[in-house]
Amino acid sequence: MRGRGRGPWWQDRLQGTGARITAPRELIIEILHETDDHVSAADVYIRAHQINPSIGLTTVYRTLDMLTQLGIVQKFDFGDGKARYELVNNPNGKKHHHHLICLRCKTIMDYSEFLDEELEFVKKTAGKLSKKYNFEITDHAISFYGLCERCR
Amino acid sequence: MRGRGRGPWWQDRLQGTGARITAPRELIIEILHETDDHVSAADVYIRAHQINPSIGLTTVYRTLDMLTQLGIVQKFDFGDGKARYELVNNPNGKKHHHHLICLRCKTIMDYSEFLDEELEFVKKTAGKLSKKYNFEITDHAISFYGLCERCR
DNA sequence: ACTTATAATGAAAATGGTTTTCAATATCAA
DNA sequence: TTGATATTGAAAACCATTTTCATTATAAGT
Repeated sequence: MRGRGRGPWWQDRLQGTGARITAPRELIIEILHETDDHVSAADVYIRAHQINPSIGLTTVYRTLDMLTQLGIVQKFDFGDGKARYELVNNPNGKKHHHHLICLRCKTIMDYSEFLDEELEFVKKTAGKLSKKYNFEITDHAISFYGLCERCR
Repeated sequence: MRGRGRGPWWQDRLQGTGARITAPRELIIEILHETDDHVSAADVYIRAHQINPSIGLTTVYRTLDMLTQLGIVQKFDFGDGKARYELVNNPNGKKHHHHLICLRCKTIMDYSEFLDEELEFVKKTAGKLSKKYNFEITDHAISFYGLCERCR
């Protein structure tokens, strides 16, 4: 899943905005790339720090935020006090999915079934919203809240 | 929308769980009742404090949390660092809506159009998920991400 | 009504995720 | 290679939320 040029696929995206390719950024993207779960900034920091102890938490936050703004990473807020991040269209990761969130134990489950109906709905709605609000839609998130098997 | 007993509708709900009816709780619910927007804990505190300066922020948080657990209030997390609260089925409140979030300037726009198609999709999907994961679904959220008019 | 067990409250301190500051360092265009 | 400047890391600041704890208020039982 390597890029077609001399560098990985994401380098062009960064350089296109004037951003520089740095070791911390490479590492952080690599970590996200290897992870098939939504991780917190602290999760990323711990793994990054194991590999390269010179990397700071601050840089993790900054990089995650930057990647989110570029649409490379998607940021989630599940309401448990810390944000989670996930590579969009991660070739090594899970496929597109959404979340089922338990209001009591706060467990987050992924689901990726029933996406056929979703696609139709999302496409239609995104098109209308895009036109009405002159908004360029690049991604979406759908979450269902309630009580999981153990908590109900 | 008044209760059938001697007190407002929500008093039975509280007392049913052994909770007491107190002045702070009455005030906070009244404030939520008068508001047609999702408000932060600080918003509620400011208004409550104007009316009754003895009320503390702590109590606002505690009450909001309690009401959320009782299903009287719905809590939202938009990812801007502070939670928002809204009375469920508030006669004065906004109707059901979703969000359009700009990845660059982080503006959050509400939209409540195109909910007819949504209803169909959500109903179908929720039913399937509920069955498959034995999950009791009580709510959902749909967000679209991208670039707003000014940022694109 | 009066007592009384205990739920609820408020002030202040603690917590914890995230952001800012700032001097040092690294990247990349020239 | 050089230099302008983007990036970095550590520490401090920030800020929403939670906890602690002594005080006060509610409502159940009398």
